[in-house]
Amino acid sequence: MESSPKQFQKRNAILDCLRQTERHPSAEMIHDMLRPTHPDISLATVYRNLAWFKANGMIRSLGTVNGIERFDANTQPHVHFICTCCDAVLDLPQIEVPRNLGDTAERSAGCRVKECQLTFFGLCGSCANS
Amino acid sequence: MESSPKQFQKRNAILDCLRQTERHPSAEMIHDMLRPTHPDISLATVYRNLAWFKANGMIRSLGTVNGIERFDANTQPHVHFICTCCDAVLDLPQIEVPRNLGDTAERSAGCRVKECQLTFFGLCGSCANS
DNA sequence: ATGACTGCAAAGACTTTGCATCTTT
DNA sequence: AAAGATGCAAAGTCTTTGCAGTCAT
Repeated sequence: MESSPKQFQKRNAILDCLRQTERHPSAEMIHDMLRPTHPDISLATVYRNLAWFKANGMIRSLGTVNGIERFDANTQPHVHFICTCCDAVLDLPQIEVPRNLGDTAERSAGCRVKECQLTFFGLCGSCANS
Repeated sequence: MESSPKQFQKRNAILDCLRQTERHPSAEMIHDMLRPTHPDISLATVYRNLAWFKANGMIRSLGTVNGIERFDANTQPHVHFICTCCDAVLDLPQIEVPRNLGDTAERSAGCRVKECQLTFFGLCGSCANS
């Protein structure tokens, strides 16, 4: 078990939660997932820590799905699939993020590219069969 | 000049505005751009019509930049660059959206892909030189 | 008359922030 | 004592909605 000082229990729980799930959760999803083990955790704490992790490069935001920000503990570039029906977010590790395109982008737009994000949209397996 | 019936003046103005700009504007940006010629246009009307155009496939949303939804009159798939400093959104027409990857995605995730979005993030020309 | 578009203000949804409290050093 | 983390409630921001008024058929 974890024996982190009480001061960091919530923060650690939030990061662990994000690392152990495949759901690419929102703040509220994390809050819901943590309530069984941390009944008194506040949604504000989840938001605050997610912002802190993000600012420190420990997690990454996928952007918003239906107006709700979704997070990913995997900070390595990878491709996502988003179900437009149930808002599920899946990793697509089989697909490579095109690497060389960044240079082309820099040359053609006169900009400095730091990252690139490739996302597919459609219906996930369950939603396609309904 | 346009001689649309009064009933559709605002709606047409919003679509024209979006078609004539390269800024990939938000609802509020459109509202600001239209106020000189339509001093009484309401932000609610902009939001309502953008939702309507989107639902009818006439425009497309890029997703949110800093929590604000941005729109594009170009519904053809194309690549975007987003400046993380000034929130500018640029088209990258020189870069091709990878086409065959959708099939790979479908096979690997058991999903039905409808579209794909490739976006680069970084600093635009002006922001890089500041 | 009926249906459609709009402005205004109110409501809604998601996120951030202020403040008091508690913990660690 | 000082710095940091948290809960709670309030505030903030972007977006949607209800309603009355106007326009077109």
